[in-house]
Amino acid sequence: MANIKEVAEASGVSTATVSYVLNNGPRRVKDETRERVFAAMRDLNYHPSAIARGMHGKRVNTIGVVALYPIKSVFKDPYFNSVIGGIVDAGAKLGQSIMIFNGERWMDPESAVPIFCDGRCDGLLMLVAPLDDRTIPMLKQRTIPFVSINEGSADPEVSSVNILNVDTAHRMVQYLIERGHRRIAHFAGDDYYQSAIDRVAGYRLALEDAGIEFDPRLVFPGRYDYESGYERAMEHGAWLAGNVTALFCANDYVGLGAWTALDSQGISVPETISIAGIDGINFGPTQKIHLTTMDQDLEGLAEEAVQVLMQLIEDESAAPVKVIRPLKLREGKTVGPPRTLA
Amino acid sequence: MANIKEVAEASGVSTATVSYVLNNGPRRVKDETRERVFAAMRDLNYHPSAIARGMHGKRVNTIGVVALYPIKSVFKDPYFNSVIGGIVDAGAKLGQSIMIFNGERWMDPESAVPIFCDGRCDGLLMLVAPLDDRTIPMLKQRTIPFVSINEGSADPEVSSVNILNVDTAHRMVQYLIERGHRRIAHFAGDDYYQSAIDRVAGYRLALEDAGIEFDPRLVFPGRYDYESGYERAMEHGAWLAGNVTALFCANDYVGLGAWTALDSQGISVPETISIAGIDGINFGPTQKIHLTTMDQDLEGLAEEAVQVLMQLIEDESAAPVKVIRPLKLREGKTVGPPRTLA
DNA sequence: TTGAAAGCGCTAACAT
DNA sequence: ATGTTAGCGCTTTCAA
Repeated sequence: MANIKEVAEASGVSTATVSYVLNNGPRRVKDETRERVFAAMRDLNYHPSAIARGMHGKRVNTIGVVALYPIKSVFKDPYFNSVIGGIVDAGAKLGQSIMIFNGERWMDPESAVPIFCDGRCDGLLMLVAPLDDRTIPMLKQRTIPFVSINEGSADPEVSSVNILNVDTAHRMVQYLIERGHRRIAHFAGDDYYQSAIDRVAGYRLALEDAGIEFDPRLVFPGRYDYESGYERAMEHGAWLAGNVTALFCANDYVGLGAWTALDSQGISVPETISIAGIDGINFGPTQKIHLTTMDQDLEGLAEEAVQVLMQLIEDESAAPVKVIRPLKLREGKTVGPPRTLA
Repeated sequence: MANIKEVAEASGVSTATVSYVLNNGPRRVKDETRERVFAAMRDLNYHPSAIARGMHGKRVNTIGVVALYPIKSVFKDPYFNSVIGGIVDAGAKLGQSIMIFNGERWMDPESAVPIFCDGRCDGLLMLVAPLDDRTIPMLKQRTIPFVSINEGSADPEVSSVNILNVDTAHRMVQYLIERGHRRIAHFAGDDYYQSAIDRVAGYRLALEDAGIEFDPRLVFPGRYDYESGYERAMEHGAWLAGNVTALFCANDYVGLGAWTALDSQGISVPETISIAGIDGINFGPTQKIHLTTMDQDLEGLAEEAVQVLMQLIEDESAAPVKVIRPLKLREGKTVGPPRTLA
């Protein structure tokens, strides 16, 4: 592989000139010289080494995605699929390649953070729950730009792109209440995630606002996945059919599981039980239901996170950014008026 | 961030010694000295720069995954999900981070290949269809190790991990014939992929072997996705119900779409029409059917591809490797005996 | 067992 | 408008 020196010799200029041609600045180069350099680059089939550029603290045009969720396969989770797809798309458009850190190997911040920061990435997108008290100081110390996605940090110096979980759950449950429901169960997410805790809080708040007494028996602890919704709905289907008119699920994936389980037990949705979720996941062609949900446009979220990160990368002294993403209630076919409870 | 020089000064040795301690060889370092160096590294919170190591042609411990399929979102495709998940898992275990190249930006080999090869990756996993005549010579010229996954190249110098598509389709159709089927339709994949063409060939061969005349009207051109299966089965459902007893789909995703469409038209599977696919996709909890399929263990495929690539990376002079992966027929619930055709 | 120093391929400050 | 050269943080040859 040809290097910059060979190109310089072949075109009869200095390496500096080649470098300036390469970077299109900041020094001006005479058109004629520039052409000669380009010709030499073509002839020698020259392409600059990303590594050597990185040596000067220049950007390597790579964004790291640190995906550490307590789930088996991040790549089979529809939430992650949407987010990572959005990141890769948005990154590609900006000429950034995406580096993925996922797996046991990267779980321990002591050993992993130095690698995230060893020069291979210009910045990091943190899809980490929880973004613990060890990771943040380590990242800061290494002065690598990073953006936390949907796992808020109270630290004012941490840039993040987030939704308001309490408010989102509140709105969804309020909608159910407006449709006439008063006995509403909640399938909660893994309380490993702050968001899951917040969504329970929002659920509770909405009930209180409406003067409906909170009944702890109606909150079913679980996880943020299909199986969680499915299993819980299989186990408690009959009881739910007798005791509630609506089921608010921590996210759409849980909702899909619950819907499938209720359906398989002959419990009709929404006639017997209404279901609502959060996320606005498009389960793709395999989806047979249209869940009523709070849509958070995950591709848009990903794109915005990439943009925020690029700003931080380009301007070292940029102030931290805290983005709150809006959500839109999207009516599907899983919420109807409540039936009369016995 | 501390560098090697500071560590050397702090521990009163030369940078060479620090380097040898860091790499645990090849030079021996006295235990006491080593300890002193380690202590200094800890004190200064030192971690070596991956970039600077890369400058010496040393490995950067990164595997590039070039995923260029003519589909909208690679991250929503179950085949790709399994493969990429397997790659990331296998890579993480070996301390490799994974860099993803996906999107329009990387489609043109002229502009993309130099970037794949600019030092940011030690080797490449090519999930590219077709691995065209321009890409391979460019990769070779840059002497970067790469492995083609499931898109064979006749080039004997190209390492690959593959399945035998003709044979796989042949076996699946032969199985249907053994179960008594003689009128078997085929929903073909995108003939952009050699594998799709090969599967049609295998289908045809199996018929010929059994003395069943090939009927071109029974081959429905399409793509490797759910919609393709769904749309075709919606459009031709009635005709199929009247004219064939089995449907061999180019892959499981197509099969799932076809099943869904037939089911929605009240055409029962397998009573009226049997369905078979290829891939062994586990559609996860959302799957309501168990497709009869040729299982190719995609996670295993991914792991093997990573291993082959690591060999090529570690030993520059290693001979090209051509792995043929076995497939296992897996009986699901979608194939039964043929009904009597009118 | 260790140190000194050359270089990897670039960038950019300093010259001209 | 262009050339010279000192680094960036490492690895490794040559010397001791």
